[in-house]
Amino acid sequence: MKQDVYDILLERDYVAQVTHEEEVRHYLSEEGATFYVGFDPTADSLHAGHLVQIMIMSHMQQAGVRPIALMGGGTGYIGDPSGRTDMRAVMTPEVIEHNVACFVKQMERFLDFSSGRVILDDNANWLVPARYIDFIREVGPHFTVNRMLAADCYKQRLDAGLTFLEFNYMMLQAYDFLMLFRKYGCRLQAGGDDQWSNIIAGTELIRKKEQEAAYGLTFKLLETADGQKMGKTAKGALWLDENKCSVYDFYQYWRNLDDADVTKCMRMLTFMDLEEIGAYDKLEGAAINEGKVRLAYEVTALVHGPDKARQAEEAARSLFGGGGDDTAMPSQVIGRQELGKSFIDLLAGHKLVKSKGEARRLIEQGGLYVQDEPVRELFTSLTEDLFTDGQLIIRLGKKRYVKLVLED
RNA sequence: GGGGGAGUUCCCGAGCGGCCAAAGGGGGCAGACUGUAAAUCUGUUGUCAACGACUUCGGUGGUUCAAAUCCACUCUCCCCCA
Repeated sequence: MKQDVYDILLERDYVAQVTHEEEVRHYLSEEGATFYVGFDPTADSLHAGHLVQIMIMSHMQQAGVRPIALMGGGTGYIGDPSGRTDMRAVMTPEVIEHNVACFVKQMERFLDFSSGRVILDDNANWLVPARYIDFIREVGPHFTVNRMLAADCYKQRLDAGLTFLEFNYMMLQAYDFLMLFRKYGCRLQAGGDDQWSNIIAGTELIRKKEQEAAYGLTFKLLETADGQKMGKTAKGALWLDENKCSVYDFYQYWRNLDDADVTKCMRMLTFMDLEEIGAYDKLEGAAINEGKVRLAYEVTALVHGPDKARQAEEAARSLFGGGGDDTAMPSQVIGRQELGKSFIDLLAGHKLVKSKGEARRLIEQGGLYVQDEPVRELFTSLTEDLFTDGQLIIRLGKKRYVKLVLED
């Protein structure tokens, strides 16, 4: 007898709010149970913030619950006002299509898409052909404006200004749920905790239109110990696409996590055994560092595969410890004609720093290292004898390594 | 349509004729301390051929020896009334 999925979700501390705890638990154990999670195809890659929902989908699928990944191709034209203070850029159909394809590729590592085991749909399928009058007449009577305004996601926007376009978002998302119920018998919607208002709007709509039960569940958003959205880096989101964020950098993000977040991430972002995670929970002080090594490997392996995760781990080990290889380290090809240039020009030229001024500052402050020695002379230049086997590892700051590869 | 207010460097936010590349905070970066953590401390944070030069304060055009600061026009946003 398999363990109840709902218990798994609880144990791993995913659940934030549920509409009907017992009913949901029961529903998930039923044959043919189906649930959906929405994705906004606003970028051509998923990012760390999506990992939670993907993990949940994966847990569910393993327990025999059928996940629907609903792409917000239609709502993408509007933009969810929840949790943002500005309107979102409108997307073209081509872009959305491309983005969806990218999402699916990344999700395939977590989910078995074969023979309809995951349903992929796009709300553009019903929202785009929908006619305004028909839609308003079907959905409109079930929503009161005063209730909608009371919803948290809108309340926050009342002083900043909320356009009518965005105001429709809740109804559209509720309508999505209704459509998925009709199309696939889907009775559960899961989403981030910021989706609560939109989700319950959907469950109520189904109840009113179909006199059928529908449930909602929100999961905790991944936040860092100090309340920031997790997966944010200086450059923006922590992308799952290795072209947008190298495997090494991805690995390093988890490797450098705050102590307080380690076991939480183990629970939510890996399939590690709970007992084992419990053991890490008991660690204190420097020992927690070991947990980060484990976590970084596990998460990277899930996203990029064990081989690349191993490489990133080895690279990190060799740089910070000694031994191992550096194949996963970000590298930069240097043309022969660049020999003799100053490091200032070189770093700025290859966009390793934003400007020559920044490069200059880096050196002035003793933050540029060549062969592990700080560069003391401001105008030191790159010479061929610094390379060994056509390679030279330089370091920017404490832990940013770049491998310079000399062109043949 | 009428009335009022605002647009400043990555963000928030001071400045309201020269002492302004522009206070303060946040964030970023570097250094110290550490455990590739957090906290803390220090420095730094427009660009460049760098003790100087050049370009920035929504846009354009003026006034002035001198403008982020004054004037005109203009664009955008917000608030109140209709």
